[in-house]
Amino acid sequence: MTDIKKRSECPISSSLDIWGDKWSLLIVRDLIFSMQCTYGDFLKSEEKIATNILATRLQMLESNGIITKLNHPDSKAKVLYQLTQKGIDLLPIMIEIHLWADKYSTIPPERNAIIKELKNNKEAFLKSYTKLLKKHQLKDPIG
Amino acid sequence: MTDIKKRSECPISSSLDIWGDKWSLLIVRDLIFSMQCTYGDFLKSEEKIATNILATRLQMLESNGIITKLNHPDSKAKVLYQLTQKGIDLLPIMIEIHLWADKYSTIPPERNAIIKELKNNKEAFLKSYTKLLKKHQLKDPIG
DNA sequence: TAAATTCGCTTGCGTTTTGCAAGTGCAATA
DNA sequence: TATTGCACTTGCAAAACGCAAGCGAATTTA
Repeated sequence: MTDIKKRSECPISSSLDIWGDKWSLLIVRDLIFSMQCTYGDFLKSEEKIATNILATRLQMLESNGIITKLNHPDSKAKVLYQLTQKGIDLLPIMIEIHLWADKYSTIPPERNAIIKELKNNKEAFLKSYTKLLKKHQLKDPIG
Repeated sequence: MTDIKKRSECPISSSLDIWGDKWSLLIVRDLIFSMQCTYGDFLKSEEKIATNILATRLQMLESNGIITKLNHPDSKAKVLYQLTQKGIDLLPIMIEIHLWADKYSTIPPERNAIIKELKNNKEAFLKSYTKLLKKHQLKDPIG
């Protein structure tokens, strides 16, 4: 029951009301790279999010329709998180952040391939990766 | 002296380390719309940022090279803030946030024109507006 | 020219959020 | 049946936030 308090009608402001913090977009990033993640997967990311923060962020993102929980095919003890269409549509924002960071900070070498592809043809990358994300969407909602 | 603690080398993470909060991008938004703003201008924005928060955010953005302070042409008591090139380069991110919000939230009618233009030809808008921002850059640094 | 106002902040302080560590309950494995 | 794995929850100290008041320099008003 993470309630949304809109500070204004401004689209930038409304968006920041949802994911304007230091962690939410990192969760989205993990899902963009991995398609599906368990709770434990998020904890393993190198930024080392605290477990209580992770729990509240996942709730927030879910209640705002950006991610969904799924039954893990292997076990009832596990939960899978994945992006909804609304979450997938954050990809253009993530791409632009990547390009901005590429221009103004040092990027780890393992991201060079993606950056190069992005710079070459952003639109093509966006289109094909969006398709890939949709293709990998599983449909076994919890509940 | 707002110090930057990088949580990781990930470009998303590094970017969020700088402007990953509820207020920084609203300051950038104001500057994108208004070209230059005084401290008081920011306080007048409808989201009603607290004055101490504004002060620390402005310091943060300045120390990260996203904005600069300028002498106000009319008065020594006033200060002008404006975007640097690094700040102007946040425009693509802001545009994508706008488009995302347009798809998933209600947008105030006065933004309809911009959204329509964006949807029509994003690249053209980006190019011309970037040019406009550069053109309006004043050069009278404080100090 | 003295007094009041404007401007860009800073300070104090109570409240909320964060971050770390430990714990809980159910599921799966040994 | 006991142990481990997994997805969280809880407790608590520290940091950040949000509100209101204050402050010094510059400017305007009387």
